[in-house]
Amino acid sequence: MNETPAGRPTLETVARAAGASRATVSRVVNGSTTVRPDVAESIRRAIADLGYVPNPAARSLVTQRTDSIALILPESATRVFSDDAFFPGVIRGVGEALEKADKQLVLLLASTRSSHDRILRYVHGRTVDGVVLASMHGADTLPEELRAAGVPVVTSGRPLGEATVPYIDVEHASGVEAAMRHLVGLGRRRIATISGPQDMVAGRERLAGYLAGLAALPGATPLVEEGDFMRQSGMDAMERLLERDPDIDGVFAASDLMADGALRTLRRLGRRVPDDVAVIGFDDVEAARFTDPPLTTVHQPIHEIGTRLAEQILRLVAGEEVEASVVLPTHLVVRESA
Amino acid sequence: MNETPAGRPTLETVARAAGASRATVSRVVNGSTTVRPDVAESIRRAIADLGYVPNPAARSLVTQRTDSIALILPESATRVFSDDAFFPGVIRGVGEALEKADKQLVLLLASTRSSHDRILRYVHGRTVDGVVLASMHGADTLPEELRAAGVPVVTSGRPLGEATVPYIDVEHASGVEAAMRHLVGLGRRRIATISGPQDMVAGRERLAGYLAGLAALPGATPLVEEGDFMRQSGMDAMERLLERDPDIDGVFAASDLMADGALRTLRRLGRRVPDDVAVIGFDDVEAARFTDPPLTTVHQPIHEIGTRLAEQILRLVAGEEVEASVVLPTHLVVRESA
DNA sequence: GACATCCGAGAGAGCGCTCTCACGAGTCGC
DNA sequence: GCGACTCGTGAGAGCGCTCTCTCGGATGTC
Repeated sequence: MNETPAGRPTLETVARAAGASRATVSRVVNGSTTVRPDVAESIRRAIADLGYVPNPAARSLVTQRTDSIALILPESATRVFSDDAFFPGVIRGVGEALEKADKQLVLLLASTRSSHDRILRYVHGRTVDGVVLASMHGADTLPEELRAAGVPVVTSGRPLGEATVPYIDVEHASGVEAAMRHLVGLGRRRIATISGPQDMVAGRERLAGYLAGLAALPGATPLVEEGDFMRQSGMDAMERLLERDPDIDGVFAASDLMADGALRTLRRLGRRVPDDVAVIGFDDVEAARFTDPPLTTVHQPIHEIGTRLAEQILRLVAGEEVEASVVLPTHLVVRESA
Repeated sequence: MNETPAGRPTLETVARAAGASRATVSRVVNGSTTVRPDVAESIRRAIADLGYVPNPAARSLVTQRTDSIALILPESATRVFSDDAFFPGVIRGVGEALEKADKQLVLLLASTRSSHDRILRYVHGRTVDGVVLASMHGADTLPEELRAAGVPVVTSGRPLGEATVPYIDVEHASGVEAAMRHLVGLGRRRIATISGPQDMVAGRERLAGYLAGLAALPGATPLVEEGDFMRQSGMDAMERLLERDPDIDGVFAASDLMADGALRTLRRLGRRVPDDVAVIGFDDVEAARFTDPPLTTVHQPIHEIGTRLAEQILRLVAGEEVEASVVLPTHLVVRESA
């Protein structure tokens, strides 16, 4: 005589209640079509009555799947986390897409030095089916190590150097070139840039876009100060630029935050925007609509980057082929700063 | 004759390589002290050689633990996600603390209508050992349902009504009262407030703080417009306030974002801050230092809220007792807007 | 020197599930 | 009417781990 089920119901419990076998219950749970309708129905009723929920640990022990995906945010990402809308946006995009696919999102914040090893251990343990790497680092070895570990990986942003894993990125350079054309079209001739860090592809390509755009101005010389994508660095860089050339009449900043910083410095130093100096940013975060004046900026589809990342990793996990890269378009959003 | 291990090494593989039994290897992996040093050493070497990593699914199948904690961000949270530094800050805090405890962070973004059921199913499946609920909703039934499911739960922010689960919150009212004293001390007499949504405790308590602070001004009547914590609502509310009373000389806004909105409206309508109107916000997010003028605001320890949440849930999961509530202090940060 | 004690290590069961394989009963063809 | 199928179902192995129980040998006690 079997005692009443004490804890959570198992397949066995349900099977007994429905007068079927464990195997058949499993079939119903997993949506097999080869079960006689009336049997399936009584099993479903038993499942509902008992409040049965499959034990994911037991399931993944045999299936070798976990139905969860890791999203790794490296140190540099978490540093700017609190002031930048990029990563929250990506998280949302990834999260939504994974939810639709009924996968779990495991967040790995690589904030400390020991994180690297911890992540590798974690991934080696196969607690996740795949990894989305929001890597902005330059020579980060993580993508390659993860690939070597045999885990499906997709990264956000093309890595510096050879890309060894599929990635999602945006058209940095062409977006910036559109911004430069806009400035030139506005009659600006002394156009400077506040670039991003040059150990990130985003930083490099946006600078490349600036240089390419400058080519439309015969005889113009590049005027570059580097920032770190954050607001304060934009304020400082703008000050240095004006010291180097007080006659600057146009600025492209490689992030909205830096553009906002530039706006503040310009205002403080008595320059009118856009009359004296036209300013264009990059990102089109929410706050860009609220700068003073509202920021003209290069829009990148942050949310879509997230959903695309999820889409690609899901396909890889499912064993499908995937494009080596997906590059999403950017476009200029004209507001009042230029 | 046993064939060479094909896939990932298991305990068995390691045991054979080290000439020990599965049980002993397990002991070493789990740090048991009852293994003879030399045996332990050779096992550790075998583990390193083979690159053995325990299979978490197999482990949790028997231990009934998963070593992961869910962080649930409800719809309202994800909506403001992209522009508010609160949730990213909490995520970071929780993430860091969990990392230290070697637990995983599973992010559940409750963005869609079906999320409620999905979350319950998920939690019933015991894929996580505990749940941190960043609930800001009013009559959200989730905390109670989770508790009923027998899962340890901690929420961020006291729920409206009876608190059925432990929570972490901050001293909303007393912080606001300090802000009000500051305004009164500045000689302000017509003090208005832009309140938060009244279906959230944070919204209500900050309003209560305003009303309490106003009591120091004999004969003063409350002047309240409600916002939704976002910037645009602050802009609109400020406009309505000035229509109702053009002589307002002080404003407390229940969030920094709304305070920033108020600042913009005031500037647009030709009011000088703080000369004509003094403005105080709440949150002390990064951006508060960059408003124009820099925002005087009530600081709340966002990061600490996260770490405390993690701390409490870890204790609950470990079977320890926990305070029914932890209320963290707030304090006024005086900058230039008041 | 005989017996109790203790400690390190192995054998084995079992966590809850999936999946292959086998089997019995019906269906069809000739 | 008999062999060949098909189809729904059950039995049973086994995923990789932990943990209890047991046991052999070393140590201690008188």
